Amino acid sequence: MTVTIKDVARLAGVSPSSVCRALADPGQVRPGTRERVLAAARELAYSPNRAARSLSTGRTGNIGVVLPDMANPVFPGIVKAVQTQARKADHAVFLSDVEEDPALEVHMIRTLAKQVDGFLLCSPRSSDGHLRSFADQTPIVVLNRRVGRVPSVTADNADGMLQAVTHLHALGHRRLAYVAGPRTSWSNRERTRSLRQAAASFGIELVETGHVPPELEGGVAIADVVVASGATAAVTYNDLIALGMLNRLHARGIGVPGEMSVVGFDGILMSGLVSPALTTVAVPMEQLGRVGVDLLLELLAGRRTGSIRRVLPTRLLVRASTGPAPHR
Amino acid sequence: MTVTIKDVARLAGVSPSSVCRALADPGQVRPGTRERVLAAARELAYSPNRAARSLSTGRTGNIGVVLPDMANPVFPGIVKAVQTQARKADHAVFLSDVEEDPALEVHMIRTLAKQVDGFLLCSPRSSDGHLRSFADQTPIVVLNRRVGRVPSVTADNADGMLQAVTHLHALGHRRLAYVAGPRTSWSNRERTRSLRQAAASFGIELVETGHVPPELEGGVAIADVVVASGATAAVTYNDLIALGMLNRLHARGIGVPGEMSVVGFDGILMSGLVSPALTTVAVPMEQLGRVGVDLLLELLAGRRTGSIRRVLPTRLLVRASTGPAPHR
DNA sequence: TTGAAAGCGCTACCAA
DNA sequence: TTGGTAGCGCTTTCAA
Repeated sequence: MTVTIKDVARLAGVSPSSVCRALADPGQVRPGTRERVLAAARELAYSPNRAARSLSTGRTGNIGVVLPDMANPVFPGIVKAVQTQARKADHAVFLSDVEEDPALEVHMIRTLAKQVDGFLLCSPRSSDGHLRSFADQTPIVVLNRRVGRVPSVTADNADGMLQAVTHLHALGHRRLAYVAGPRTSWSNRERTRSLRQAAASFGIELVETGHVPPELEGGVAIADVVVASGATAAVTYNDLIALGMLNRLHARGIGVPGEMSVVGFDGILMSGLVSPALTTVAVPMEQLGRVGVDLLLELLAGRRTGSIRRVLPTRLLVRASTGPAPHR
Repeated sequence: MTVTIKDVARLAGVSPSSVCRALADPGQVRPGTRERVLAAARELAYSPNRAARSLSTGRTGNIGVVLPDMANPVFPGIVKAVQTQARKADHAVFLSDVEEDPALEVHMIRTLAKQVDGFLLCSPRSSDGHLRSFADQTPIVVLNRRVGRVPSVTADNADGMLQAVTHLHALGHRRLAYVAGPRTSWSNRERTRSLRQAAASFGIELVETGHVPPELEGGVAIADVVVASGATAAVTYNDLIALGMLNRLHARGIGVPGEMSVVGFDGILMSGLVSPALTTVAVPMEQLGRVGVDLLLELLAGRRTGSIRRVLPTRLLVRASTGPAPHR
């Protein structure tokens, strides 16, 4: 049924070792032999068993990608870039959606660990301690989080928030609401911190409305609270929340940006298609993914070691959901 | 560094074989022994090497998911459901985005084949011949396509199109444009066929504007052609194309649904958030994924054999992008 | 109930 | 340049 290296060897009239060399190390074998091996391999449609190979070499040719929620459009964007980049390096991708659950995240990392050469952890939700201990045992690149000396690729959340607040301040907003995302999210902590700092530096009053799930429903649920807060503008943890808010505001007949300005974060495709289109801080998702895998692959190849931190720029996309603060 | 079954055996004072049994077959080993083995395993944080296991058992515990484009929101939806379902059965997921490229699809299936127990091929783009030959060698469930006797899960495209046309006919539309998707897409062929049939049965004139990539840009690019066709309503291969069209129509100041009605297909989340919201034929994506894996897992467990075809219902979501046909 | 041994497919070392 | 051999971690006979 399944064709092995032995079958190829027999057909080519050489030993399995030679087949192995001919396939791996074209230099170490006489041209004529290589021809015959390659011909035999092609004829039998031989494709090596990478799992078996990994037993001897210790390298699987796989990378593990772990993320909190495929339903959040930022992650497909990242995954897509990762796939493309990984394939170029002839690596396959194990994907695990851990449903925003830190315990599940830890579990999946453990079970996948032996089958991958390294991990790309996207916005991981588990503790610093866990992540550090994983990083001690296997190559890891973390996306959207910084933890100890673990190599990471992040977006410049602070600058993004600063751009957003500068924009809102210029429009006359002096009372701002922030709708936070998951407590387990490092990005949320970063964004919260940066927003507080930016608001303070502009003398803007900040109302924090509490944490919601990073989904449309989260935004729908918190919209009324934001309205009641007396803020003239809201910044949300991410675009999904902002879009949910827009929906609810529209349903209540509250004008955007006439009565309330809304700023999202991430710059997902959808944010530009709704109307009013959402002003948002764009994070270069594809680039995050691409840079992340590249870094991981370098780590695996031993061409890099130790701690690397890459921070990618964010930029504010000003669209129709923000406008001058209403007079009160 | 890495802890193997031998380490556990040594610590528990038994042979590797016993460790194996204690872990796999709790019945075949004396309770006391099992206790010691489990304790040792826990102490060493032992986690079996599934790749090694697969060498002896012939089963990997992995399933391969292959899809044409992560950027199309239908696929993250499917993948998410697949992940959840696969995890329940303790299976991990290999993911491959083949970028709408049939040749790449074939290549990835070949290279992944040895590392998975079976495949879930989502909207595969390669030829019937290839798919049949893969299905002969390894368990496969195909989503959004029917090919030979290969087990499949599809949506009821025909009924969806019939619902759409019935709706448009009731609104007075008598000249309809269809914007087709990829030629390589079975769903596109199905939808085209069904639409022709439905239109004919209602005596509606159908203008086919040609194929576009199943992306926003495809819709943007074809919008002007649709307008020039003199149709009063357009049905598109999928929601992304429809959303792209809405964008372009809006930019040109063409009223929707006043001057042109638009119907999409798939029912992606985004379709409900734009304005006007998109009338679309909803495909139960999560269910597709769930049913697909379940079927595959049954196949793997040998609890099912032969050809199974599941067809899931679609339903028309009537929203703001469709209205009465303009008088001409 | 347990251990020894063989073998899954592949690679890598050592001789020849 | 080539073949034989050992071994990667695990499972699965086969005996004891």
